Amino acid sequence: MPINRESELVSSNPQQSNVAASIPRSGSDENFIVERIFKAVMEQRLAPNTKLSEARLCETFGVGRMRVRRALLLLSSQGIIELQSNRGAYIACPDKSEANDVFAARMLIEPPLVRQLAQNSDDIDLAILTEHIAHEDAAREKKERTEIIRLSGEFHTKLAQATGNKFIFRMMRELVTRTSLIVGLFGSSENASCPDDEHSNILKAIQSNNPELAEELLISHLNHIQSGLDMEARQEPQDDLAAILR
Amino acid sequence: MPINRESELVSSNPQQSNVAASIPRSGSDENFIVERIFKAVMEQRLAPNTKLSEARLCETFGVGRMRVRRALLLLSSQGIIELQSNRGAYIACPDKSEANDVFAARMLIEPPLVRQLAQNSDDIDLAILTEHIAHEDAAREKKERTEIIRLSGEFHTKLAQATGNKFIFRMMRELVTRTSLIVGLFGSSENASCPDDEHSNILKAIQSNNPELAEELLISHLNHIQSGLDMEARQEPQDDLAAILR
DNA sequence: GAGTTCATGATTGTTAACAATTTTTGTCAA
DNA sequence: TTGACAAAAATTGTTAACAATCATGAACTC
Repeated sequence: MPINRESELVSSNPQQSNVAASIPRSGSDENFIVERIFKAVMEQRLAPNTKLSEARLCETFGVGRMRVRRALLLLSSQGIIELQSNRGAYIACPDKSEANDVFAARMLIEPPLVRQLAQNSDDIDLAILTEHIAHEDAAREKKERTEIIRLSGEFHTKLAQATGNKFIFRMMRELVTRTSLIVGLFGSSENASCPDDEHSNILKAIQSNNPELAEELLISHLNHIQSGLDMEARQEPQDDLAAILR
Repeated sequence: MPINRESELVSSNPQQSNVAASIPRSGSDENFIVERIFKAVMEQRLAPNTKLSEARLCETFGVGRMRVRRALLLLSSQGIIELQSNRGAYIACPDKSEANDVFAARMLIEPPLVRQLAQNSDDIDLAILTEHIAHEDAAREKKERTEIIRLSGEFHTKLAQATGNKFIFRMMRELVTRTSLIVGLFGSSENASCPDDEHSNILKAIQSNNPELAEELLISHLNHIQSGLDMEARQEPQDDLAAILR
């Protein structure tokens, strides 16, 4: 039962964790914080209901309070955290009804999405997807749990990315992130969120210009994920103390 | 050629425009600003590329700079405005490629959406939609331009709302807002964004449990909107001075 | 007159101190 | 021990001053 410490937030990128300004970060900077927390959620290292205190984030990322607050606002607008007035920021904790909504939304969008990809598979860049499958296999080989979880979700966002449509990409990204939270909360067994070779089969169907098969495989794939959840016996979310383990 | 003054931002709600704290606003407060600017964009009163200076917004809404900056950050995360570093906030100015992406995304989502609505039309609340159609007719009757424009877009978000799925709702809301910007930029003639009775026909198809017809009507409706645009001869966006008319 | 340079003013970005609220801790009484 | 109450600490929300950057316009050169 892996318990997370907030310090893991900066673990994956060794440099710039201690000395903040060693490398002049590109981009508008609070995106750096957003991406880190986003990734931690995707890898289920930050459990729902975990409190993210401003002070802690400041020292974790070596950044002023303003940056942290901006990042928190952005994260809350994406539904990844919840801002409670005068109480702080907490990792979002979807309930049963929200979980159903997420899967309903994915059922609405993803089937037509892969269908479209399979129809135009000549025009789009499938190299990224084949490469991704390889990464997934490698991670499974090495039994890197967090990596497997993250890549499993990322496959779906990369499907959206393959359309080259940034709106579709952003929608899927949000839904996939939510799914990650949900799987962490309601996932009954320790199985990685996606069965072994379903991604690979979907990709093959796309490559071989078979829209019907691709769509069918994706639908059953989503159903597998959803049926792997135990909506009733919900894992009680860890609260601040248990999660941070101080 | 209606030119907008920023003061119109607060025109629709007479109270609380001058005296800021006369009524203790509910909600987390910067949402108030977000909604106002959002609405102004939907009604095409704020043209693309219009600059929103912090000082101006502060006095317009009678709010401190912090609130304004938070609101601007939220708006930029929704793609409604663009934050340029050290230069300020500007109403987003979609280009041709983005416009195509928006319509492609809508073509992906909305057909299955109305199909689903028509399939389950017994379970969902259609009263809101019929009521909305009545509003649209009334606005057309009175020739209230901004009202017509806003309601035209809102019909589509209310379709999404009818699913009761907040993710689908948020996605559609973003796409519809974008569409409003696009129609303002590329709309060639003065025609309101949606032809007269197409909304009504779509709703009838949904009510009569006819998924195929509903889907077909919606597709041709989207095509009508898109073909009413002149993608090449783009209206040059008004800059700050011309738009604000000070 | 066109173009460049530089100073000025206006605007945005950042920081730090202060205020308001919540959470914790300690104390006392039942 | 449990509960209620109050003081203290910690945390978040807000404001205002300061720093940095960009836009404007005047003076100057060619």
